Amino acid sequence: MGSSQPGPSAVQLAAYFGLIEVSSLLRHAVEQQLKEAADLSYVQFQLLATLGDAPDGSLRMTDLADGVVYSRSGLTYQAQVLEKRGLLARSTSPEDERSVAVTLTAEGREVLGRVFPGHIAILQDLLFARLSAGDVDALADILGRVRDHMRHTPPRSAAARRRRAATEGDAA
Amino acid sequence: MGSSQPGPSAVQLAAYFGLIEVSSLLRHAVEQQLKEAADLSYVQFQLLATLGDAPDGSLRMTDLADGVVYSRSGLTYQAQVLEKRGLLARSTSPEDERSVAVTLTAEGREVLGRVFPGHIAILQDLLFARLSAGDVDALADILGRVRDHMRHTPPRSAAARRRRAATEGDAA
DNA sequence: TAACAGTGATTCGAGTTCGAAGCAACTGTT
DNA sequence: AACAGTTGCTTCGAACTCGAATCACTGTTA
Repeated sequence: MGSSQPGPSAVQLAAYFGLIEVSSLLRHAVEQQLKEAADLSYVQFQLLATLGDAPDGSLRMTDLADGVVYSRSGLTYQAQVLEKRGLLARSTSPEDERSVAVTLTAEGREVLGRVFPGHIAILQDLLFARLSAGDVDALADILGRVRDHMRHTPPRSAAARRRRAATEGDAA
Repeated sequence: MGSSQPGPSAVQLAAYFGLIEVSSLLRHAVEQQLKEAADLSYVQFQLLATLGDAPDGSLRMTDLADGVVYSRSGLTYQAQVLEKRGLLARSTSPEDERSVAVTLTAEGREVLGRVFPGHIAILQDLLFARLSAGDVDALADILGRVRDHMRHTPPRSAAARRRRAATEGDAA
């Protein structure tokens, strides 16, 4: 099996590397700003922002975790941290005793508001500074499509296969 | 200061969220594959791949860390791990006793080769599946420009300002 | 050549992350 | 009603990450 696969084109690699690199650099820059402005990590901000976006500022743990692409256990940890800081509140749902609703507090909203301007400034400086309106349109369109595709494409990993197989009686 | 700033446009937000979400999802998917195929984490793969890309398969620690957007101390840790596994070798440069050259071993190259096909398959399935050639071109072009801009734009964070100020005698 | 800042890397502690295992509540069955 | 299976969340241990402090070498300046 030497060089049988055609492999990705140079442009594909450039797109892939660009994606990884840009998101890494952006994340680092944003993380800096968040830490200074309100001593928040990037995930913490994502959690608060996701809650802020929710219709009533409240979400179930699982949905919140899915929203930010984050592990359940990691979310439990951060939810505790943020609850201790008074930025969000947790309450078990009356309908389903298992599920925990996470809600943004007034202070959480306040912090979010305090952090936002700087956050947006970084985006402008770093991400959008050299892009035309058309570029931004294209980015949003393309990445939106990719995201939808990814969200609707279940992982075909062995772990997933194993999990699926276990419920079907397949062992090989 | 209620709603004085115009704020980012909806398209800008979509582009930003798309970027973050796609890179997160992609990273998770890839991480799965890497763990199964060769028990590698994503950073470990990035390190090996970056080395594999270097002309002689060798780089200084700092350059390697910059290449993958990673902390120095984190790199030291992973370099130790990967060295113990025999995937790379470290040797102090004869010219500069401080600097450490990291080199991909034959086994490192072998592992890289073993992991690559699956890696590429994921990219095809998840990232490129629904994109036209034009989409990929646009992505590569836009993200390439953004990356260059980010690489050439020093962070304007307070930390950087503090660091800079310290060398200039500014304290306010 | 002795002080000095600058640079490359490591060590250390504290905080964070994940997956596996566990617990509790819900949803079908039968 | 009792059972197995599922789902939602938390706990736990181990691995990972980062920044600050540190060590060691290099270059510069007096």
